[in-house]
Amino acid sequence: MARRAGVSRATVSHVLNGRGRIPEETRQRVLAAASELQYTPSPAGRALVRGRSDVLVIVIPHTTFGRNLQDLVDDITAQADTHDLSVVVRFAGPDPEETLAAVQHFRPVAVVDFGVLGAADRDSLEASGAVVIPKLRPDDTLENNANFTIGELMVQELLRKGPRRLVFGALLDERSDPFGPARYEGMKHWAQAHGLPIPRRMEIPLHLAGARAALQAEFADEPIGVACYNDAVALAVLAAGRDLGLSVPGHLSVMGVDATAEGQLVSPRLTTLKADNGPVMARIAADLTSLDGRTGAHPGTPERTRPFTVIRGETT
Amino acid sequence: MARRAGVSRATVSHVLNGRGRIPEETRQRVLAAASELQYTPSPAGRALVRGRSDVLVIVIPHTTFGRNLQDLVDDITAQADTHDLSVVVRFAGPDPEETLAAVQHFRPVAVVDFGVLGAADRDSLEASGAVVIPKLRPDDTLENNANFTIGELMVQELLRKGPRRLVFGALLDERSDPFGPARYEGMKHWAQAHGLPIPRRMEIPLHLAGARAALQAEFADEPIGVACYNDAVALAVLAAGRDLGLSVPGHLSVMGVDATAEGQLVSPRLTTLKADNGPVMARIAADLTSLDGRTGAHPGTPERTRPFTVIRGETT
DNA sequence: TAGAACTGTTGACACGTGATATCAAACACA
DNA sequence: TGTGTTTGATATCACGTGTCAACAGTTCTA
Repeated sequence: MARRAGVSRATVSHVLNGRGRIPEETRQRVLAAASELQYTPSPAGRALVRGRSDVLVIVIPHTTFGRNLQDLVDDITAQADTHDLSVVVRFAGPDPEETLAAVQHFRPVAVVDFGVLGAADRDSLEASGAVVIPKLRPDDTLENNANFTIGELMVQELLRKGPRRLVFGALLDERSDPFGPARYEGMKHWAQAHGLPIPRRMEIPLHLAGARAALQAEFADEPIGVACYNDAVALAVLAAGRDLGLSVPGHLSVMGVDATAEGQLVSPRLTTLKADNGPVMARIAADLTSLDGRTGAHPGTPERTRPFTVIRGETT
Repeated sequence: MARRAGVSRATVSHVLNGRGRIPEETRQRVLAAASELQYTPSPAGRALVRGRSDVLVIVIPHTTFGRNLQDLVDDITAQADTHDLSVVVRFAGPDPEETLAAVQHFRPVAVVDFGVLGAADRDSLEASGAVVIPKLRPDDTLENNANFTIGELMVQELLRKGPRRLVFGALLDERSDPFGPARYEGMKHWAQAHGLPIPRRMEIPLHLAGARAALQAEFADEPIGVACYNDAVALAVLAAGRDLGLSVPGHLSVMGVDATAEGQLVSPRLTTLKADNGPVMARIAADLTSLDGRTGAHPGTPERTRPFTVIRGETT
């Protein structure tokens, strides 16, 4: 308690929160005493009286935590520090209910969701006063979903050297798969719109034997193009194709997502899709700043463009 | 407030914390009312009166967050849920001071550190009443450090096919490198003990051009063995060697750490080191349970064995 | 000059919990 | 019956903060 600054408790609170009218002279005196005593307001006290903590929870899906997500988390952390929020990262567990409870436990002022929360979860959180980010926009339909677009783009790249049968290579491991379905939908949508047969879906484990078995079951002498969930799956498919003696991209063309360093370091170099985090961060940053003003107005509905870049390697 | 269970506020507290003597009948009545009203004690209230929150902070170094760390985090989260702790993951930022402040901000009951905290940070946290895990043991010397052992093991594997000049391949990216130095020390220690010249150190960026330049500067016709910081670096070195026309493992033998799926899916298959998380988790779990009893006694100083497995591929 | 308006500061309360001392009732014993 | 003991439940306080009404001092207005 820095009340020994020759001033009362309430005044300190006013200074630190900028509420009442305070002359510059006392303001400085309070700030000096505060920094001298290393005074920090107790989060517990604030949370108790305000009914809400100053915590921002980032909910990460129970999936592979790659470079992309990590960069996003770093950016959000830096951004949130600006707003005097303390960032908490929560990895979703296998039990969604428990995850929601863990998030609620913090009574957070905001929650950044990367695809964990269902509609009911969002409602529950917002009912308790938290802001769920990214905010839902009227045009957040499946067709506008970034992962849907990814599916469409991959198909086009795979068909670059002429028609071939398309397959989606899903990731098979113990974790969940929050993004795969939308990408597969994007593939199917594009194929259907262009009169192509609906692409099949195969599950690829991340080891040679399993991937080989999956690919062997799917391949039938005609060329196929495999759009993979990510670069790791693509590498597994390539390893399987190599083991089966298939030519790339003759019999087998493969494409990944993420543009990982590994994919660009192997031979043949992987064709992959690189997503620019810029727009996502811009949208989150906008929602974050609108948190201060407490204004519900959307800041001009920021750009909806999804700048994806095809990194063309030697596998398509 | 579930005080409308026909009973007073204090009684509820007694029931939920198991303090006073309470007859089974009222106990059940309170519990029934609590679950009916979905009553959950306010974390803020508890934290305020107890001076400490029920938070366990996991501090992750500002480095590549790979599969290993993710598994550990998942395990710790599950373990901590058992002890009624809420887990918070904090990614260390570029500024260590800010990271410490962010951790202190939670006034956590425990902190699990993966190599971020310095001695002063530990002291500061423990002074504020937090338990820092893993607890320091008397025999936690550099030579007993797991990363030190990794360095020693890699050297032995690289020399399997006869003597060659050794190099450490450090990771060069914008993040920090918490584990690399200890591994390099392990290498140097083993080499010195066996009368070999001190291994040099080169920094490898995760793209072909940079890796190629680094390797070209280091290679001088005699065979070399590169012990890499992790599998990604090893793949970069392999790509560089391929581009320079070096034979593997004739001119260039390479070894990684982590046993990532990617490393086992490429050709040539990577020789790498797989670390079993079991002992680390056992130690953390022991420290975690000793948290309940508040006993400072070490539970028998658990096994110090470091079960590392060499996954021998085609690069050594 | 009396009253009104404004400025700067403060006392008091509420938030929800854990701990402690207290209190009423029932019971044992002389 | 009177006294001490045990049992079960509660009133009260403290934790550290934000907010609000109130207050003393000063300046403005009629």
